[in-house]
Amino acid sequence: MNFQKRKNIILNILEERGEVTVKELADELAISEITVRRDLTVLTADGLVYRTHGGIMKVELTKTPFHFANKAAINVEEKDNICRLAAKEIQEGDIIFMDCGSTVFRLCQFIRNKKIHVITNSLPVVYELMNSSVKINLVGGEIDPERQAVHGRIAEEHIGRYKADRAFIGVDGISVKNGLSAFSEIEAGITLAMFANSAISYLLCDASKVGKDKYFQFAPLNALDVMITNKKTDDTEEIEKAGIRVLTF
Amino acid sequence: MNFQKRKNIILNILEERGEVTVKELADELAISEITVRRDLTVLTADGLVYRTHGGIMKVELTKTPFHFANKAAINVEEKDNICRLAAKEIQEGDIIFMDCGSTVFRLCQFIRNKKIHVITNSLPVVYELMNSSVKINLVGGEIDPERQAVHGRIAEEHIGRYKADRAFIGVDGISVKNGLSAFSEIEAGITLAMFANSAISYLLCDASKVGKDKYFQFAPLNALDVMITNKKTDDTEEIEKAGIRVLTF
DNA sequence: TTGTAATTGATTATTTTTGAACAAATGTAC
DNA sequence: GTACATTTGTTCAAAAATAATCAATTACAA
Repeated sequence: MNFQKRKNIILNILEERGEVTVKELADELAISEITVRRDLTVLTADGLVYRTHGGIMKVELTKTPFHFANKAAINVEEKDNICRLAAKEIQEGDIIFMDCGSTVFRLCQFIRNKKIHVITNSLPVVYELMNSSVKINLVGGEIDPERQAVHGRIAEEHIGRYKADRAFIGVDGISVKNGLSAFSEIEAGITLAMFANSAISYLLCDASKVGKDKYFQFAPLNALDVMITNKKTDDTEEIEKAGIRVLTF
Repeated sequence: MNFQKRKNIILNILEERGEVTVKELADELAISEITVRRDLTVLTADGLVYRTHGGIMKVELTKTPFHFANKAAINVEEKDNICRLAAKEIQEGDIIFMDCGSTVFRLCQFIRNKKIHVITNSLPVVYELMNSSVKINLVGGEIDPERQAVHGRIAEEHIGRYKADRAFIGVDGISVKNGLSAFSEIEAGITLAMFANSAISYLLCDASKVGKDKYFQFAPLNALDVMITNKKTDDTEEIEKAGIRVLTF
């Protein structure tokens, strides 16, 4: 019984039951638990299963339905501090891109009274800036109800028609080695389009995301000009050394 | 029972009841309260639940920020009747344009459960249909805060990229002699673009606007295919004689 | 055969998870 | 406001799962 064969069996069992323990697999495959664990390490690295303590689950079962996610509510203070710094970078008359991240959203309150143009794919941003001195350009295309934002090819083309002074975006992970990464590739296209069409690219992210890599890596580190984060760490210093301007408070 | 599985169960229970106490969860999951609290700490940090003293609540996220303060409230019943008729015209699978008029807005409630595509420049329409079975395509461009809608050349170009089965629009005046008219020319471009790119053009308007001409005349009567209105008058009959299909109730 | 590398299993730390006990903080009733 | 009950955070210990190390087995090629 080689690894390939075990892999098939494990995946079949998982497909059937949704979740299995290491012990069960060891029994059914008549191999030791340590071998099962080694197999599961590989399968997890390949993204085929979700590893839990004591076993595995189907990846679908671990996805949280989106109506629960309300990231805007967490770490509000840190996010606000990051955005205060970001707002200082903005000049009167600027044209800026804002993406649909929860951190970027909190930038709204600090730019309400500026005479600038905001181009965004985020509906909450639109609503927040609606009755302010900011002129809003909304990116058109398919609505993603989960993210309350516009995504897709048409949206990216729309962005491509404008040249902005600054782009403010968020990511799920950033590292010197693998650059920018996200949980999903849906947002990556928007981010890339905004970066490509702005003079200066800003990343707004809290320190917990620095040095981390997530599922989908979509841009090298040097796509970025400035990173604004909440505190200096070894990881942020590394990024600074790589030539990115890093702002903290 | 691992954390991942508990998380799913907790979220499901919360979804069902809106709020749950720590004790209830401990009982139902057959684990200690301290473990429940630890789980809730994680879920709260992820923004998935709202932590209260003694339990959790659902995070409220889709409050409708857009609404028609003035116009939508008047003649609600008449408008609803017009829209009920309009909704009957729509087939499953249709692609339809909806403009930013207050009458057209009330069509939303009658199409929530249809499997159709809606292309619109109206933000209230977007929010109204956000969590429904309707797929939404939002027209991109400059936001007009007064109308809570997107207008301008870019918006018209966006509309031009799609071909729809039906277009539902409103006007401020319609007459056989001068065709369609509006108080302002801003909306006229959108209307014309939607008409040009749909197989059948519907006008939703109450009888008070029929036979009237307003400031800006932007299209001949024959740009229209169907007019849906609340009652037959001499003016509506005239329009019917001019070759427009007129629906009333 | 024989040597080498890869795989597997056993033993042993190490980490993670869980629950209990107790102190601190919070909410409620009066 | 105070007193009381409840909830929460903290610390510690036990149990389970995992990682690390090393030995045994197997596969394979010269």
